[in-house]
Order: sequence, then structure tokens, then C-alpha cells
Amino acid sequence: MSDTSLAAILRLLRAQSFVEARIDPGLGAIHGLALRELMFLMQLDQAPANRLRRVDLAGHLNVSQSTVTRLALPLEKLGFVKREADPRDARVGYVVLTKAGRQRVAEARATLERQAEAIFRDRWTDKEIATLASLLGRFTAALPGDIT
Amino acid sequence: MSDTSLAAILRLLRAQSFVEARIDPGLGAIHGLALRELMFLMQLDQAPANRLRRVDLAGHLNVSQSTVTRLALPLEKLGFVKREADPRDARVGYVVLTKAGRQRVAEARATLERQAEAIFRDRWTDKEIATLASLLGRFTAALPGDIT
DNA sequence: CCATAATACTTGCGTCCGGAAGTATATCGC
DNA sequence: GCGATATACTTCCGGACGCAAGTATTATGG
Repeated sequence: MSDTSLAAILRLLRAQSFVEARIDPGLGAIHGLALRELMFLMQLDQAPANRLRRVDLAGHLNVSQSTVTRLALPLEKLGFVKREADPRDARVGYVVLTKAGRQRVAEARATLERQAEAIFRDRWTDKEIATLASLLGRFTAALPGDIT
Repeated sequence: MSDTSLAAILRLLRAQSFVEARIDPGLGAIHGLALRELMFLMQLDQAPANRLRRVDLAGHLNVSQSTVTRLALPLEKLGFVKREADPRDARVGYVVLTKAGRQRVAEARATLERQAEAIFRDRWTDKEIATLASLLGRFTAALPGDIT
């Protein structure tokens, strides 16, 4: 079913673009966070000790290491995140979510949750949403950085 | 089911990132086209008379008008696309797919089709792929620019 | 041990994008 | 008709990204 595979991929690309355009502006307006930044913080929120090596964070977010460096900067200035060294290995730098950061994540996550609901509301059954989530999970569920 | 809605959205974002990273490099290596450029050409391929106003093309691709201007430039130089004016309205500019463009779309589309198949192969049933395509279609099927 | 390779991170550079401003043309209201 | 507004498009500018190069540190193997 090559036709179906192609259709699924094309629609995935389209759907993502549509959804991101729908979510990102509101998120920025309410919390001053870009969607990318919230993903960044959410990864830390889920990580053990709210802490991740920069390399691993890059892998989880599927972005380059330099993007992690640059994303982290403003979040440090805002106090949502701080740097930590590894006493065993001076090469690695950890990014740690601060208390203020955890609070901001909780707030922004709630907003994102409302936005997600709004997108599905009135045209989707709970079962359909669950099926979609389950199928999409197939792509990345086994990869590091999967998030609930 | 707010939890499920959020999970579905998060997984959609992750899945898109994963899929695009999987597809784009190969497509560029084989055909010298970025995924964005192929989308651009595919929109014209499906359009009546292989022709679209720049504004409408921007809407179909969910990008800004300036992006259309810049995407079109190299594709014109390569001869895949050409400009046309509207005799009725001097403001509008059409982008038209040339014969060479149609051929290139056909080739690149075949590659994309193989890549799409490869992504699903061995872990997905035809039925699951069809369900995914159908559910993802809900987001954008009613919007202009939906493509098969 | 110590030279070589591998790893973690940052910085510089080129590219791509969106939004605002600028230009040109068409439409609307009176 | 004609000034005001709207639309289509391009250009300019700032921001964000990936890649490659640079720096620092750790691991490897003879």
C-alpha cells in the first residue's frame, strides 16, 4: 500500500504544521515561551532529578547541540534553568530545571493541555484521539525523550 | 480526556520531527530538492492547469508569502517552474509547473513514496497505516491544499 | 605513560523563515 | 470619479537553526 504510506506521511507533515501554527502563538502570548522552549523544559521536568546532559537533551529534542546551547541561554537568564558540572567528567554540562522552572512548566503545560483539547473538541471521540496517540507513538516511543 | 489530547499532540510533534529527519536528507541527495521544495512542486502538480497564485500556494503550504517568493527563485532557475501574469489583475502572479518540473515531481515523488514505505515497513499493517492517514487527515482535509 | 582518538560543549558562519515595510494595482464608498 | 482601503507581491531585517571548526577533557592501546 505505497499510496497509503505516502498519504500518511504527507498528512503527518501537514497536520504538524497546522497544529503548531495553532498552538505556538497562544503559548507565547500567555507564558512568553516558544513551543520549542516548552519542550525543552518539559524534557527536564520528566528527567530524573530534573536534570539532563546537554547532549542527551539534544537527542531527546531531536535538535543539534548548538541549538541546546542557544535555547538554554535565555532560559538561564529567566532563572528557569541552571547549569551544573559533572564532578566525574569535566566535559559534560548538565541543564537543571529550577524551582521557578518547574512552576513555569506546570503552568505552560496546563495551557498546552487546554489548547490540545480545543483542537480535538467537538469533532473527535475519545477513542479516536487515543488511537491517534497510540499510532503516532509507534514512531518515537522507543526513542529516548518520549514524554507523556 | 485532556491527558490523551496532550499526548496525541506531543507525539504528533515528535513524529513529524523524526519523519522529516528520516526523509529530507535522502530526498536532497537523490534529487537535489529539499522536502519543502517538493511540497511546493507537488502542490502545483495537483493544481488545475499546474498553476497557482502565489498567495494561494502560500496558504496551501502554510508558509508566508515571502517564503513562496524565495522558494520559487531557485526552482525557476532550474526550469521547474515559471512565472505567469494575470491579464485581468496585474497584482497577481502565478507560479506554473513546467514540463521539466512535472517530470522532476514524478521522480521525486516516487522516491518519497519508497521512503514512506520504508518507514512503515515491517512494523505496521496496511490497516494501521490507513487508520493513521485517515485520522491525520481530519486536521487538514477540509483546508485548501490537501494532497494525495 | 603518552600519543591518538573519541566525546562534550561553544562559537562562527551560512541558510532559511516570518513579519514589517515598501510598491503596485484593484476595489469600495460616497 | 476619486480618495480611502484592501490585496498581491517583493524586499529588508532580525531570529533561529544546523554544520563545521575550535577548545577542553577523557578514554584507548601499544
